Order: sequence, then structure tokens, then C-alpha cells
Amino acid sequence: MESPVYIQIHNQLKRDIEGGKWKVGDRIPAERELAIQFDVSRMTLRQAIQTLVDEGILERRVGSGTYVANQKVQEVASGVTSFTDIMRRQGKKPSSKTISYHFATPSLSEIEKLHLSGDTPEVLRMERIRYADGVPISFEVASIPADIVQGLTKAEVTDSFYHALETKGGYELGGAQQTVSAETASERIAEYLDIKRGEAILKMRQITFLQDGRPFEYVRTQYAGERFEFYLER
Amino acid sequence: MESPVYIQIHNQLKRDIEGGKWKVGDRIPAERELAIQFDVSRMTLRQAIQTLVDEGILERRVGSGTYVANQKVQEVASGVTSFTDIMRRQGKKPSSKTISYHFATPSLSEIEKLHLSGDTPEVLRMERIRYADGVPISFEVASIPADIVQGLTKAEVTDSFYHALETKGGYELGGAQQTVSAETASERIAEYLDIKRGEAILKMRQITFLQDGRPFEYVRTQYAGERFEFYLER
DNA sequence: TTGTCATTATGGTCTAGACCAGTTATGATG
DNA sequence: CATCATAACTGGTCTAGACCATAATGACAA
Repeated sequence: MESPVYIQIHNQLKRDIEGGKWKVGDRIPAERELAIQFDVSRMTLRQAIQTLVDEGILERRVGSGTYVANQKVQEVASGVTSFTDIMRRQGKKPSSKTISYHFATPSLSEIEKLHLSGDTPEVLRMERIRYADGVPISFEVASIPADIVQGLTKAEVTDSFYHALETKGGYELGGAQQTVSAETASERIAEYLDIKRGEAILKMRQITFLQDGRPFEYVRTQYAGERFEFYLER
Repeated sequence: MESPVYIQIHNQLKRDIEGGKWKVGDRIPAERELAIQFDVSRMTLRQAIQTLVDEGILERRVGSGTYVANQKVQEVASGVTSFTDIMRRQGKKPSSKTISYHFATPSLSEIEKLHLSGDTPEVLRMERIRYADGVPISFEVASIPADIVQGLTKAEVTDSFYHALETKGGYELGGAQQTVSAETASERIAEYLDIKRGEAILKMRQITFLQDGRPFEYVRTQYAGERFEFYLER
């Protein structure tokens, strides 16, 4: 591993919690004890705990202990949500078909949007159709700097990219910028989405950022207008 | 003082920044130096800096220094913005043409969306076309409970509704719920927006709330797809 | 003038302690 | 058995160092 120790501990604790080692409301071992278990100083252990507190996963109570918080707000309020999560939350079964998946030299707009530099930057570019309960919802093109996906398998990238980034890559996801507009469907898109040419398309461009502000993903999505709508609270 | 040292330092640095000691983009002294100035250990000084980074006031750059961040996000991210404000911010001259403006008995969906009750509720319903620099951008239908607009003139409602609500009505604006979808233009809408029938329309439904959670406005807007896009940060 | 490379300064991480203040469990005492 | 003081434990803060990777600087060579 190359990520900082406290991130590794963060990930380990997160896995433990998600794996059911401790349930909501449970008290986890004291800082001093965990520090011994992980063989780090208490300050380092505290840094790991802090990141989980920031995420709303843990909750500290002075004099009493550190507890597994009952999450809720987080997912709705904060940031980036994957297609998979959105569909699951609506009780739909998400699936997708990968049209293409290959590394390439980035286009000008990819270089600009992803802040790429160096003499020979490379991006992973993939095209996918996404389905809800088997009905095509959207066609998307995603571009990701090659170094970000280093060490991830194709399955991890296509099936659980955000999750893999956090657990295996040690990255922390930040916010996103989106623009939403409307167009009519081209012949190719219409075929992909099983609609007629000229029907309405909701087009979204999204740049997703890491916690430190680095863009790591540039996605262009075209949704079948008749089957999808955006919901926002502000 | 009784607050922790790092909070005191936090406050001092904040005062310094607000007082103009350092301007946006300036580099503040190095951590090691500030630690000496405040006569604390570097770890404690870092804790003070961290709180300011969390607030988006400072920005760290490894190997380079700590800088006063240029804030931005806030205004964009938070709250309800009027068409007028959005256009002004983009340097466009906003205008609008009122198609209809009358009080009516609410439809079922208006009753539901606006939480109307009482035996004879009434809504103000108005239809408008919005322009930017004279080019039609959107057609909107807005419904407002009659009691909300009591005491406001027609000009105040059509020209500066949010502003008039706050100053003359004494209401405090809260959040909003929006759904965004795509459709194709009907004959009537196409005419209003000076586009062809069948062209893409970005359709937004918005319910706007007061601070206390009461809905006070239900707006259905259709934007000319080729002339408008939504921008979001999340 | 340009490119390379070593130096230096910066933030990032980590340690092994310390003391404080709030909470809880333990016992002694009535 | 109930009460209350106290000891033990918890997270919160703080220190005085250390080493690392990155970024900026300046000297030197091409």
C-alpha cells in the first residue's frame, strides 16, 4: 500500500462497520486500544477516526466512547451519487452494457476538463448504456485519467467505480459540476435508447472532483427524455 | 479565554484575513513560522489552519504554502435564485412578457403541490415568456396562493417577486424542490419561444418554500433546449 | 539562452508521550 | 437497598520532535 496509514485504517474500519462487525449504535473500542491493535500512535488513530466522523459514519461522545452513527442524511445531502445507487433507491434493478472500453490520447476538451498535463497523458474512455429493470435509460461516455484507474480491474471500474476508488485507491470523493440541457436524439442514440430519432434527450455533462479538488471523471450522459427526470433540492 | 488554543488562533487568523492583512490569493506565513509566532506546537497550529481549510477560507498547496482561497461556491450552491439574477450574472439583459395574470380556483395538482386548504382557496396564476437580450428563453406558468400576494401590486409580483416578498411581505425564503426533464415542443410553446415544433425543451417544475417549510410558489417552466442549460454544483 | 540538477522550504504524516474534562462503574457507607 | 464519593476510563487538546514527498529556487553546464 502507498496511501497514508490513517486512510488504510479508515478503510479497514469502514469495511468492519459495513461488514457488520459493529452495528448502528454500537460502541467501537477506545482510541487507545485501537491504536495498539493497529500499532500506530493515538494521534494517527484519531486522524483515521476523524475522517469517519466527517463522513457521518462515526460519532464521538466525550467520556463515553465512539459510536457507529445512524446514517441517513449523508446520501441525500452530499454530493455524488452513482447511477446504481439512484436506481436502487427507487426500487429499480440497474444494469448496463459496455459499448466500448479503451485507453486513448485525450481530446482537447478532455484535457481541459480533467486538467491533464504531461507530454503523453492518457485517458480511459468508455461508452455505456444503462438500464433500469431492463429498459434503456441513458447512454454515457465517461473519460477518466489513466493514472486514476491504475490498479483497478475493468470490473471494478465498470461495476463499482466510486466505491473502488475510495476503498482500493484511497481517494476521497468531493463534489461535482453539472450542466443539464435538452436536445433531440440522433439516429445512433435513438437506436441505443430504443426511441425514435428526434425525440427529446436530457443531456448532462458532469465533472466529478476528488476531495482535494482534482477532477477525476468527465461524463457526458444522454437520457431518454420520456423515461428520466432530474430531482433537485436546493 | 477558555476556548481551545487552536480555536483562538483560528479566530485571530480569520480576523486578520477579513481585516485585509492578507488578500485573496496571498500566501500566509508557513506553518512552522506561525507556530513560533503564536507560541504553540506545529501540530496545534495545523489544527487551527485545518478548521479554516474546512470552511473554505484557506487552501493548502504542498511544497508551496497556504493561501487565502477565493470563495465562490457558496453563492452558486445555496438558495433560490431568480431568473433575473441568473441572467444579470451572465451579463444578459433580462426581460419578460406577461401572457396572462389572473386569480383562479386551483387545480388538483396546484392544491397538492401548494398544500392548499380551506373551502375556497384561490391562486394567482400567471403565464410569462422570459427573454435574455431580447431572445426568448423560456415560457413559464407560475401559481401562487392568493394570500401570499396580498398587498403586493402586479408590478411587484411580475418584476421582483422574491424581493417584494422579503421586504414588503416580511417572508423569509427557504429552499426549493425541482425536477428537470426533457420533452419536445408543442405548437403553442414553439410559437412562444420562436422555435420549430418538435425541437427539444428542457422542462422544469419547481416548488419553492418559505423558511418555515410552507410552499408558496409552483412554477412550470419550459426552456428552449438550444438556448439554455442548467448549471449545478453539488 | 536553455535545460538539468541539487538545495531548500513547504505542507503531509507520524510518534510517544502529557494533562484536562466529561462519563461511567465501583464500592463504601448509611 | 439506596446514596454518594471516588477511581477508572473516555475523548479533547497539546507538545517537541521526526521523516517524507512535492514545489520552488538557484547554480551550473550545454
